[in-house]
Amino acid sequence: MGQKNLGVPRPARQRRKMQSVTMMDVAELAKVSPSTVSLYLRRPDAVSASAGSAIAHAIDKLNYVPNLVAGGLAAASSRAVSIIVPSVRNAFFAETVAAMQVALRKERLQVILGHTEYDEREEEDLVRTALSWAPAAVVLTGLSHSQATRRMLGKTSVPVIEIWELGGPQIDTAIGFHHEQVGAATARHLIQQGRRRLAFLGARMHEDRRARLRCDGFMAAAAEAGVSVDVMQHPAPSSAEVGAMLLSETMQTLPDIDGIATSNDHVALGVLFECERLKIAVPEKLALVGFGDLSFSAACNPPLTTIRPSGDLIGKEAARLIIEHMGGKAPAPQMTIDTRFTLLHRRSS
Amino acid sequence: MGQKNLGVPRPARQRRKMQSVTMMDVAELAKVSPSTVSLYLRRPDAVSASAGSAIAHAIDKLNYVPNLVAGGLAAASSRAVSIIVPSVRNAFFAETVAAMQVALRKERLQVILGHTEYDEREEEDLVRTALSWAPAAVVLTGLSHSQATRRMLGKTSVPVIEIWELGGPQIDTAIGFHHEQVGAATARHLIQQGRRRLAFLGARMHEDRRARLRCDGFMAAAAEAGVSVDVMQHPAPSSAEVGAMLLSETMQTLPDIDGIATSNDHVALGVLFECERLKIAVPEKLALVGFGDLSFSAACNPPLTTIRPSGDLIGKEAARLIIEHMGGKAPAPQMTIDTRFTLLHRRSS
DNA sequence: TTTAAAAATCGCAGCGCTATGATCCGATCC
DNA sequence: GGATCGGATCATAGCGCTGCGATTTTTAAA
Repeated sequence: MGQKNLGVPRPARQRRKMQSVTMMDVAELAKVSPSTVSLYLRRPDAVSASAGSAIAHAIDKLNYVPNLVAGGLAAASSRAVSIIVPSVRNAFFAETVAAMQVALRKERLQVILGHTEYDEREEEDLVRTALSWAPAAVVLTGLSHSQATRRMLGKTSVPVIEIWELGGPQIDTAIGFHHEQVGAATARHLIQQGRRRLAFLGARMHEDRRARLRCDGFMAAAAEAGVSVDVMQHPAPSSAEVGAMLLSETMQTLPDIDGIATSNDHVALGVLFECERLKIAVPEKLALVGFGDLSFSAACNPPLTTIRPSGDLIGKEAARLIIEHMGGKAPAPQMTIDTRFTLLHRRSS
Repeated sequence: MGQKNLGVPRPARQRRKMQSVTMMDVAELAKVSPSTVSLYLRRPDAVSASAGSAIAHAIDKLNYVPNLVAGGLAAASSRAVSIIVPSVRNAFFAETVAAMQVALRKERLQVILGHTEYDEREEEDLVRTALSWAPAAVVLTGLSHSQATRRMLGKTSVPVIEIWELGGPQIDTAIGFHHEQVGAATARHLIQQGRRRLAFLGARMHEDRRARLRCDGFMAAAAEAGVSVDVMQHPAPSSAEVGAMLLSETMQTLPDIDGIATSNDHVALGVLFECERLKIAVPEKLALVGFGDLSFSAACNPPLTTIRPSGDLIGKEAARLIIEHMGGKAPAPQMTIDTRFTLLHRRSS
């Protein structure tokens, strides 16, 4: 290939500037070198008090905002954490994302958000893009990912945290709880309340792996107690409407059901509404247990027995781990944190 | 200041690498220059078919992932959009954020998320950090921001979009609707249904400016029709429990109320629950209108008359504008997009 | 065939910052 | 007084990519 223009001094070319005031300006005003400013920004203790205050003044005066993009490039790691969830429309994940963002903020870490919409291929793509940001960590939802996703994540040295699920092969660290245990606890509770004809009503179970796991645990525990379970499903996303439909269907085909668990509280709420319409007494005729302890669960008629999963704790723990890792702490490989769950026994059962 | 080590050739220093395979590796394998690879990645049409396929092969073979941080630095603008909302725990904003993320993904734009928790100082800090990423755009919630926030945003050339509110002084572009109009529409609807003793029940109104605006609009429209309005408030965040408490309080102090509007459907749901407990017939004795059309609103007993704000449309429109702006389209200054709202007349009124 | 115009490709010079290892300087010790 | 030491400060050399303008190649027109 040709290579000319050797030695020929070119005219200064116009470059696009990112920002008006840079670290160099600060250094100049504070009469120190840019290195010292950089050092001050990262480890203020390592700089003398006099230099420190001069720099602080200069920053204040110039209204300097450090360029994190440049910093990220130079440090080979950006102050960003990529969080990939099915959707923040889902209150569970919203809770975790919010808790995480608030915790990470204190360490000046940014949250980059991605939605898979329950699609593994989409997740794969999001992970690829996430990695191109050289994030401080990648947070994924659940333990089920495509081969390519695992491969990509395996090759990098970026810490990976999988949240909201425990009990399967994990890439690196996992924070969450066992959904089978949720199902089992629900079943045992209903049986303990004297129920013997159980049903599990679930929405979107083909896509929501964790709801399926809860259903599995529910059935296993019931089977262990010699109690049979019928499962009713609807492909639409969780909503009260789906819950109402599922209950109505259940009462037609299985009129002697006396205990119901749902894939979550949205569905349970719909069941409650439909019971009211059909004049089915809850809990006398039918005991009901949900999952999630959503904002309405304690307030409805009757208050809903449900399982609280502590989504904010998941977020906080994930943030804590990421921050510790950045602090250079040894990353315990294959670490697992069980955030547990609580069964809230209210009047619907 | 001293400056020594001139001319002394140093030993090659160890640098931290960000990634193993770079654009240069791809260029080498594809037998083109890095510039061409870069060009191919940004504008595939500008590269010949043969070079294009060679590059594509090389990328595939090496499993190359472009470094967006480096790209962002060089281009003086990162492929990131900073979205700052009060909280994604709030279903309204979650909807918008989710819709936006999905729309922006197609253009390979990343979403950086921040939560203000309804704190202007927090917002200011988030904006500062956001700008240090040199984002393609900044999206804020509402029109009310601190002086410093406005100043920072004013100085940059980053496009700013304010969402979920219309009708005040805006920084740049605003997408949303008039909350006063929502309140007014609600009042007019109730009056049209023959109600004359109205009340507005609101949660967290001191922090939620937009709820306050709806209340203002409600009162203004009622006053215009010669109907009086009582306002009941509770400082806690919206929930069904707050709604129940507010209704119970209302019935004690103002037993002849016949029409109620709430700050949102969470509160309305609680009102509905409490009416059931108090055996108040809805809508016969009491007409009820909410705001938000949340997942349960159509399914409850009776189905809730409410106002649907189209939060996803806000997100989609914001994404569209950002993408158009990146495409170099002239940014109409002070543009306003009214996404409107719909009153859904269901059985609760 | 020659020549102009268009298309494709390339080399260069950074973007703003950080990690590294060297240097400087004042305090302490012999 | 000189040597030693540790904290503070600094100059250097990039991190991986893109925009620019120039160069080369291809195509079309003369």
